[in-house]
Amino acid sequence: MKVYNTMTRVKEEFTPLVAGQVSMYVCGVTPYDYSHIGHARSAIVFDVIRRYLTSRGFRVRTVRNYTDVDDKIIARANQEGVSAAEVGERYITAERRDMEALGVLPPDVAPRATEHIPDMVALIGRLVSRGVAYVVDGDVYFEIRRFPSYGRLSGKNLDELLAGARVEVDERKRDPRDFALWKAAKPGEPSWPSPWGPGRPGWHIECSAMSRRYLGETFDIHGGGTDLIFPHHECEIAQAEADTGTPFARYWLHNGMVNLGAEKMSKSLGNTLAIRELVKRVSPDALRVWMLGTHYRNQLEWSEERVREAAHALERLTRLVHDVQTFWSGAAAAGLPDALRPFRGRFESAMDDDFNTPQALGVLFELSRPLYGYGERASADPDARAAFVAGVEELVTLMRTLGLLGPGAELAGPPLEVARLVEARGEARVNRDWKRADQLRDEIQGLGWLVEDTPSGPRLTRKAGGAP
RNA sequence: GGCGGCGUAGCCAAGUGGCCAAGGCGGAGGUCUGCAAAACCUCUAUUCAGCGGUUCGAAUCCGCUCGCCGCCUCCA
Repeated sequence: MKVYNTMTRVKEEFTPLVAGQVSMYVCGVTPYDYSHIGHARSAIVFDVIRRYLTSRGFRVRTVRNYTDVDDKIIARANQEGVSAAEVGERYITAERRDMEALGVLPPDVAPRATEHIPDMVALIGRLVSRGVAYVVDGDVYFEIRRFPSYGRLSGKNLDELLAGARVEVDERKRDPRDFALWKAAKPGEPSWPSPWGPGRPGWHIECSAMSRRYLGETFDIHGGGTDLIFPHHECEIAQAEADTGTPFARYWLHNGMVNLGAEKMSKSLGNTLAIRELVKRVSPDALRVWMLGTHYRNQLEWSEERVREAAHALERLTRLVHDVQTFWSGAAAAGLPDALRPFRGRFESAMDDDFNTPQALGVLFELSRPLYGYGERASADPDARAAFVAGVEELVTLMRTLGLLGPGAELAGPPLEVARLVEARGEARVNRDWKRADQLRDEIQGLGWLVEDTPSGPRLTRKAGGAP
C-alpha cells in the first residue's frame, strides 16, 4: 500500500510502526461556528482511509481533536455575552451531529484542548527547561532557530519566511517567527494556572500534547487539510520533536480544499455552506460519492448540481442492493462467479495507490454491469440468481468500505401507504386496466417513489434527486 | 516574490512511458415493455492547454509559454 507523504513529497510504501496496527491523528475543528463542507471533506476523507485500513486487517486507532480554546471562540462568546465554554460546547455538539449525519464514524478518542491543559503546561515546561522556549511577561514562545528543521514539512526556507513575514511585529519576541506556546491571560478571558502565571495555550500545542497522550511520541498518520501544513503542523512537529527528540508523525496526509466558485471555502471568507444545511438538501451517500469522485489531494469545487449527478450515479449501485432485498432476500448465495472475482482486487489496487477513490468507484460501476445481467436472468435461472445475490453481497462489502450504505443510507422499505398503492396497481395491471394502473403510478410518484415493472415484479425506489 | 498543485470529451474525473485514453453525468440509436422506467447492446476525446525537445514509442519525462487555484495570516 502506498500513501503520499507531504513530508517527503512522494508516495511511500505504508508500513505502520507496529505491525497490524495503525495510529492516526486528524486535526478536528475549532468550535466557534457550524462545520461546513470543507470540514465534511476532511472528515469523510479520513473516515474512508480509516475504513479501508480496517478492511485490510489493520487495527486502527483514531483521534480527532477539538481545539476549544481560541481567540475566535472568545470573541464569539464576548459578542454573545456567554462563556467561551458554552460556545465550545454548542458547536462541538453540533459537529458531532453533523458527523453522524454524514456517516462518519466517531473517532476512538475525541479529546478537547480544555481538558488537557495540564498536559500542555507540562510540555511547555519541558520546552522551556530544554532552552527551546522562553518566557516574556507571562507569555511563552517557541524559539524557531532552536529547531533547525522548522519549515521542512511545508518546504519553507526560514530566511524567506522572515523576509516575507506578515506576522505582527512584537518587540518582545526574540524572532518574529517565534510562535506562542502560552498566552498570558487578559481581562475577561478564560485562563488556567501555570508556572508563568494564568493564561491559555497557544494554537498548536494542543495537538502535540493530545496526540502524545493518546498515541504516543511517534505515531503513524497525521492528517488534516492542506491549509494546516503551515504553520500548524510545522509547529506541532517543532514542539513535539524538540521535546522528545524522536520523530513525531511518520506519514503526513493532507486533503485538498473545497472551493466555492474559484475560491477556497473558509469561515474567515464567509463563503461557507454549513453541513447542517447541506444534509437537508442532499443525501449523505450522494455527498460522499461526489467527494470520492475526486482524489482526496485535489481541490474540489462545490456544486450542488455535481452532487445531484453523483446521487443519480449512486442509484445504479443502490438499485442492485434494493433488488436483492426486494426479490431475493431469502435466496441462497453461491460462491462468487469467476467473472466477478477480479473486481475486489481491482478495487484494492486502486485504494492501495494512495486511496484512489475515483478509480475505486469506477471499479464499482464496472462491477454493476455484469450484476445487472445476472439480475435480469435471476427469476428464470437459479444459477444466475445465486450469482446475482453473491455478486451484490460483494458490491455491498466494497461500498461499505467507502462508508456508503451506512445506517444513514436509505435502505428502508416503502411506507405502508405506498405498498398498498403498488398492490392496487398490480391488480389493475392484471385486469389490464392501464388507465388506472398509470394513475396509481402517478400517485406513488407523488409520494416520492418510483415504480418499475421487472420480470420479477414491481421494483420500488426512491425518486432521484439526492434528497434524504 | 517564495513554496505547492492543476489544465484530459458538452460537464465532472481517473490514468503519469507502450493492449482500443477508466468511470460517472448528459446526449443519440436499438432490444425489451400495455405504456413507461430500469436494464442490456451500440455510439459519443486519432486525442490529453500551447509550443519545442528526449525516446523506437509520451497525456505520461525535460524546457519554455499561457491560464487557474492553494499556502506563505485565523482556517479542514
